[in-house]
Amino acid sequence: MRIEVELELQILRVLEAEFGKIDPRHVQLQKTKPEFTGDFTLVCFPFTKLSGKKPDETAELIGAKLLEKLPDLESFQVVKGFLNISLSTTYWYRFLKGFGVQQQAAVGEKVMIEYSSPNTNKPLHLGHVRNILLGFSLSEILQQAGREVVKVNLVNDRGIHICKSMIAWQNANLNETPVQAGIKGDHLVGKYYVAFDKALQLETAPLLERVNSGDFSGFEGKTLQDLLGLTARLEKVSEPDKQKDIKSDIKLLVQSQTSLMKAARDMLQKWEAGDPEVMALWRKMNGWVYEGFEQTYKRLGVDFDRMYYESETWKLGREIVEKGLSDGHLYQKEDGSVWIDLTAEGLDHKVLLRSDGTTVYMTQDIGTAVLRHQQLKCKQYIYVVGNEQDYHFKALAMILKKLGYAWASGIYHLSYGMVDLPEGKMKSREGTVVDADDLMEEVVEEAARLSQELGKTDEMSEQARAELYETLGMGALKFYILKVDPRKRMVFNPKESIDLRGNTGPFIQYAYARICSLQRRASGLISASFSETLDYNEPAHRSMIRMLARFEEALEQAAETCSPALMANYAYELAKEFNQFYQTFTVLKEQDGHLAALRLEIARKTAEVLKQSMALLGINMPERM
RNA sequence: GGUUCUGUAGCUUAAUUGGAUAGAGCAUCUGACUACGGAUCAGAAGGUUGGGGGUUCGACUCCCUCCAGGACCA
Repeated sequence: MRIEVELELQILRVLEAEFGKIDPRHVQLQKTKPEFTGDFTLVCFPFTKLSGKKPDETAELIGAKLLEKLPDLESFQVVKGFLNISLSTTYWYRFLKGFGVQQQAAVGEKVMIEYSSPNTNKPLHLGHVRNILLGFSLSEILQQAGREVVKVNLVNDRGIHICKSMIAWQNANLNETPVQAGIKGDHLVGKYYVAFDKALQLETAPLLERVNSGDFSGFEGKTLQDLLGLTARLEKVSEPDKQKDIKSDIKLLVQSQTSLMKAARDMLQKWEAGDPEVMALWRKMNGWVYEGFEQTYKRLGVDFDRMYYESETWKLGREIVEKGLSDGHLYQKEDGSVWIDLTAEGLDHKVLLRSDGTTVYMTQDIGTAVLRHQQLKCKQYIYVVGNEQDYHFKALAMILKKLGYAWASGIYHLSYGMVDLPEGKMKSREGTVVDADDLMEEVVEEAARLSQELGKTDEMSEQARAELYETLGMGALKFYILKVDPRKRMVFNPKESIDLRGNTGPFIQYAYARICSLQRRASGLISASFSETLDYNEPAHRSMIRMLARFEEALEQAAETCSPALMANYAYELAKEFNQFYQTFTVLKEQDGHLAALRLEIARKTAEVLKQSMALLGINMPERM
């Protein structure tokens, strides 16, 4: 158990003996600010009512009682209403001696984490990178905190977007494969997706021009009616924003009537009908994409326990919705579409099946969720998905509950903020999307360049150097992304992301490498062991030991709040404090052998904790750099 | 129009979930290698925590309101 928690319990007991029943939440122990002496601080304001005394006197009273009852407590000081307590030298000696990183006892909780969740029509980009790093890191953290974790990927492998790539590939008529083209599979498919879009714009432009000049020939039926309606509205509206909206509606409508879009829709229908030729092409192109993704995942250092594919779950979703309809949880409109009423829960009505019987995203997600629960029986289902889908996940959980699935209360949407560039949002239209593979390559190249400038790695073998640059570049990138609170939108500055100094991955890696170096030198030199009688009251030494003690706290909080950022911040603080310590005190030249042994031990444990903390972020540590 | 998230130094961010004088990094300026790795350390400067009101011993944190930006739902 964390030492604070243990102490809180002990203090609670003492206080209850004194004052009678008290609210455990009032016993708040925090670490003492560095400008005061003490290890922990008890905030005494909540007890002034019970004691009937002023804050200072209350703190004195409590301090005296604690000193009397708790053997580990050595002294206390009162500053205003704050009681700063110091634990004994023996206590800290015992702590350091017994301290080590170990996986926490299993709490018997199974947790699923879904992350990555890509579409198969495009390669992964910077946004996915944040998603993937968060998901993987959170998995590691929860596992370390004693949960059984199932890492899951849900691949969106069906739908109109994949058909677009397929159509463009067919139309090009080159029979191009990744091997022939010398391009990663996911990039090749992405290339055709872009080609489709280009061709679509080309086909749309003249049509749109005709429509804008009032020529509606070639359109008929409902489309024609809608077009006329929109055009009429456009003339009435004067606000630029609304005009823009209407114009984009018109464009979409015109686009939907192009031969290319018709071809894509035809292909989707054939796919749903299981047409062998279409299925074969679909399998082939998706296969390329998976090979490409696999490489990207591998370089990112992440993996999955289980893959889910929407092509395998969407039908189940439809069955569940149909059953929900016959059970009376859902209702059907005249046009045949199926809806759920969520107005009682503060949302509105959601469509679950379109009038033509096709499914929507929500339907598929219902199917996937139910299937997973059948297979995994988790207590918690964490979806790592961007905050643009907040509404979607709120609705998903509600719908599942309405359909009678009690386990849906275990659904948790880890809603992370979008990644922006210094110039603004990433936009595929404007070609500002940062590709994941390119990004990793650049970051590693930059790490190599900076390392070579420093010239410290000249002695290493070529292979060792390549590995090192990979470790440093990826470490910089991952840390840069993970140190930010997941919920917040973040700005990704490519230049800063590969910084080696300050609050960065390489800063921590450097601290670790130096300790490794110290240990290599110390072996054989320092043979004494540190003892109980040393000066543990020296503030810097004690502060380092306390810092190590905070590892568990950081881990627990990171797990509870699903925030790897807390782990990253802790690792940085630990490294920073160690650097200060290491600059001030010598180890190898220390005359007192026992003291040298103590410092060496602090260094060793620091390295252990740093390595583990960074591992929880998916970051490797180099022994030399 | 409705719902929701965000706003902290020039920039990127932290604050033990309501606690002490809001803490770091980058950039800027000044210092430290005849000590274990200078990818480091010490120091300076930089803040009305978007504005206003409220709740209380105490507010970056909770409530109300306005401003700005993002997202989603029609």
